[in-house]
Amino acid sequence: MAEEKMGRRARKKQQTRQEILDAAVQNFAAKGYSKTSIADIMEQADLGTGTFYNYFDSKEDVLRCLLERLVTRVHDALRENKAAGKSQIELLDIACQITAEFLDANRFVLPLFLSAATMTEVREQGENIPTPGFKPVYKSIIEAGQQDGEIRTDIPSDLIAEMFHSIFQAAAFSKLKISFQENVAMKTRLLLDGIRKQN
Amino acid sequence: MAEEKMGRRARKKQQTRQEILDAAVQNFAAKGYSKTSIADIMEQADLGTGTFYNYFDSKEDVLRCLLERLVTRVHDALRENKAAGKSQIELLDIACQITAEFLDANRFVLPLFLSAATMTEVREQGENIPTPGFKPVYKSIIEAGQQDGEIRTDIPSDLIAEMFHSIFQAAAFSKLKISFQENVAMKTRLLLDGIRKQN
Amino acid sequence: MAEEKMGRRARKKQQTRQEILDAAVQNFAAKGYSKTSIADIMEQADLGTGTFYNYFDSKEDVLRCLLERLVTRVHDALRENKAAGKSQIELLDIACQITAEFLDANRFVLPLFLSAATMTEVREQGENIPTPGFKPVYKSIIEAGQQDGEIRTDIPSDLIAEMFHSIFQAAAFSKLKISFQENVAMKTRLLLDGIRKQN
Amino acid sequence: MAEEKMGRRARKKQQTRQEILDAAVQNFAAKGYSKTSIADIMEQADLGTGTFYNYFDSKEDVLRCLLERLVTRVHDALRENKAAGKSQIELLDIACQITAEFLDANRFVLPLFLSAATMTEVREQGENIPTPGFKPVYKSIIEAGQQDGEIRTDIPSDLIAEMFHSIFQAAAFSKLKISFQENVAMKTRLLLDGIRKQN
DNA sequence: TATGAATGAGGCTTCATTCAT
DNA sequence: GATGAATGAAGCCTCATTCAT
Repeated sequence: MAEEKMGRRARKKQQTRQEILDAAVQNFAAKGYSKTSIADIMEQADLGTGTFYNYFDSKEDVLRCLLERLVTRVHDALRENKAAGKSQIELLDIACQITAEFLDANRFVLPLFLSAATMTEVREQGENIPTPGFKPVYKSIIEAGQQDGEIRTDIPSDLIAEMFHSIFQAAAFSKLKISFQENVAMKTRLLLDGIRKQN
Repeated sequence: MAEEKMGRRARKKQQTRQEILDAAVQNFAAKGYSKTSIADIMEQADLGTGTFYNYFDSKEDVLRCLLERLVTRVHDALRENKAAGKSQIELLDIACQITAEFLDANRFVLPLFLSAATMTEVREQGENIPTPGFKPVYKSIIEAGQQDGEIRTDIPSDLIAEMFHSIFQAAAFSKLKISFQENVAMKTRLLLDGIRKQN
Repeated sequence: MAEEKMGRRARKKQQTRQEILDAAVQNFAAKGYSKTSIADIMEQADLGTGTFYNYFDSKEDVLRCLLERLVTRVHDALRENKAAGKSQIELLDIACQITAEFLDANRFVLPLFLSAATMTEVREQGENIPTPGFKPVYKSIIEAGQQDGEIRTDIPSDLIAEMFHSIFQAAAFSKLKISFQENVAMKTRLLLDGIRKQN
Repeated sequence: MAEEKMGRRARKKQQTRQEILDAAVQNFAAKGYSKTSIADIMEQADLGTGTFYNYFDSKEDVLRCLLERLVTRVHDALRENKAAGKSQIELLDIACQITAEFLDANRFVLPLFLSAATMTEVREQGENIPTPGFKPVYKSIIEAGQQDGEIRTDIPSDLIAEMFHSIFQAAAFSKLKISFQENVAMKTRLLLDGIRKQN
C-alpha cells in the first residue's frame, strides 16, 4: 500500500480528509443530502469551513467520493468470494449477502445512492450518478449463469441485474420490522427463484 | 360531478390550478424537485410568482398533491380491473401493467416518489411521504393469492409487495433501451415466477 | 344629522364602511397594525378583498380614520362637560376622566396612537400622525388655568399638555394590576398637584 | 477587560458588529423599525447582506441588543451617581438628567423603545419587550424617598416610576422647540413637585 | 358595488464559495 | 494548511393593490 510510504504530512492529510468524509456521512444520514450544509459538516468535523475546499471541490464531490468508496469495497469483497467453484446462483446469493452486510454497516449511503439522481443537474433520464461497477458485478455473474444454463435467458442480464440492485433499495425503505440483512435475504430468495431456469 | 355546477369563476380557478400542477410536473421531471424553484414553475405556467400561493401552501404542498393524485388514480384503475374472475397472479400482472401505463404517462412523479424521502425533514427510516394505498393494493392481492394457494407463503406479503413496488423504481432508473412498459413487464415476469407456489 | 337624509343606498354604504373599520379595529387590537393584512380585515368583515378599496385608499388611511374618530369623540365629550362653572383644575380632572373612559372602551387605538409615529414614512422628529385637536383641548384648559392664577406659569402650557398626553401612554403600557381608569386617575392626581400654583 | 486579550481577528469582529449596530440605529431612527430592511442596514454598513447573519439572528435580535445596551448603560451611570448622600428627590432629578443625556446622545433608541411593543407578536397588554431594569432603578429611589418621608405615599411607587418613564416618551415626541434635555428637565420639575410630600 | 384572482416588488434567510490572514 | 468572515445570488414567501367580471 501507498500508505506506508506516505510521510507524516501526507498521512495527516489523509486522516483529515477521512474525518470530513465521516462527518459528511453522519450529517447526510441524519438530515439528508440537501439539508446538510458544508458548515454543518465542518463543524461536526471540528474544522474551519474553508478547510473543506482544501479537500473537496464541492458538496457533490463528497457524495461522489462516498459512492465510489462504497462500490469499490463491495466490488473487492465480491471478487474475493468468487474464487471457490460455487454455482452462479450460489454466487449471486453470496453477493447479495455481502452487499447487504456492507450496506448494513454503512446504511447512510443508500439514501444517498437513491437521492443522487434527483439532487444534481439534469441528467439523461435514468443516468444519475455513475456508480461505476456496482451493477456490472452482478451482471457478469448472471451472464455466466445464463451460459451455464442455470439462469433463464428470456430476460436480459441487464434487466435482472437491475432487479438485484432494486432489492437493496426496497430493503432500505422497508417498513417491515425484520433486520435489513434478513430482508435482503428473503427478497433475494424470491428473485433467485424467479430467475432460475425452469426445466 | 360538481364540475358542471361550478360557475365560470370556479372553473377558471380549477384550470389555473391544473396549469400550475402541469408546469410543476414538467419542471420536476426536467430538473428534479429541489432544483426547481417556484419562480421556475410559475414562469412556465406564465403566471406571476405570487399567484402560486393562491393555490398552494408551499412547494412541498405541490408534491403532496401530485403524489396523492397518482396514488388515487392508480388505485381506482386497479379497482375497476379487479372485477372479472381472474386468478390473483393474473391480477398482479394486470396491476403492474396498469401502474406502468400510468407511470409511463406521468413519468416525472416517480423521481418525486423516490426523492420524497430525502427532501423533507428526517423521517423514520423508510417512512418518507405517506403515499397512502399504493402498496396496500398490491398487498391485498398477494394475500388473496396466498390464501388461494397460488402464491408462496414462506415470504411475508408485505415483503413481496415491496418487491413489486421496487419494480417501478428499478424500471424508472433503468439504463436499458427498451420501453418503460416492456421493462416493467419483464421484471414483473421474473417476480411472478419467483412468488408462484412450487408444487 | 345627515344620516336621516341618506337614501338606503348611502346608508348601506356607511354601514359597510363601519363594518370594515370594526374589523380593522379587532385585528389591529389582536395582532397589531403591521401584522394585520388587508385580507385579514376583509375576511373578518366577510367581504371581498377588493372591496376594501371602495372605501379606503390604503391601510394607513384606515388608521388615520380611526385616530380621527377617537379624537373627535373625545373632543366632543369634553366640550359638553366644559359647560358648568368648574375651576380649570377640576376641568382637567374631568377631561382626563372622560378620555380614560373613552380609551378604556377603545383600548386598541392607543397602541395605534403610539405606533403611529414609527409605522409611516419619515416625519420630522416627533411629528408623527396629526391627531388634530387632541392636545389642543388640554392646552386651552391649561392656558385658561394659567390666566386664572390656578396653574403655575413657569412651565409652558404646551409642555404641560404633553405631560397629560403621556399619562395615557404610561397607563396603557402599565404593568400594574389596577384598572386603566384608576391608573389614569392616580397619575392625573400626581400631575395636577405638580402644576398647581404654589402660594 | 477581555478586549485587551482579544486577537486581531476577534477585535475586527467586534468592530464589524458595532458597525452593523450603528447602521441599524441610524436606519431605525430615520425610518422606524419596521420600515428598515436588513438590506438597508447592511448597505449603510457597507457590507454584504448575508453578513448580517454572521452577527445576528434576526432583525428583532438587533433591537433586543440595542435596548439591552441602553438599559445597561443608564443603569450603570445611575449607580455611580447614587453614591453621594443626596436626598432622594435630588437623586431622582439627577437620574432624569443622566437618562436624558444618554437618550439625547442615543436618541434613536427611544422610538425603538416605544415601537417595540407593536412590532412583535401580541404580548400581554403593556408587556412589550423586557427592558429589564429601566423602571426598577427609578422605583427603588422612589421607595427610599417614601420611607424617608420625602415622597408622598398615597400613590404606589410603581405608578410614579411609570410617570418618570413616560417623561422620556413625552419629551421624545415633543413638538416644542426647546432641547430634549431642557424638555425633560421641565417635565421632571412638574413631576417632582407633584410627588413631594405636602406637609 | 362586490369580487377575488393575479400581480410583482420586496422582505427575510440560507449557503456554497472565496480570500486575506 | 487552516481559518472563518464576507459575500451575494437565489430561494421562499407576503401583501398591498389592480382589474376584469
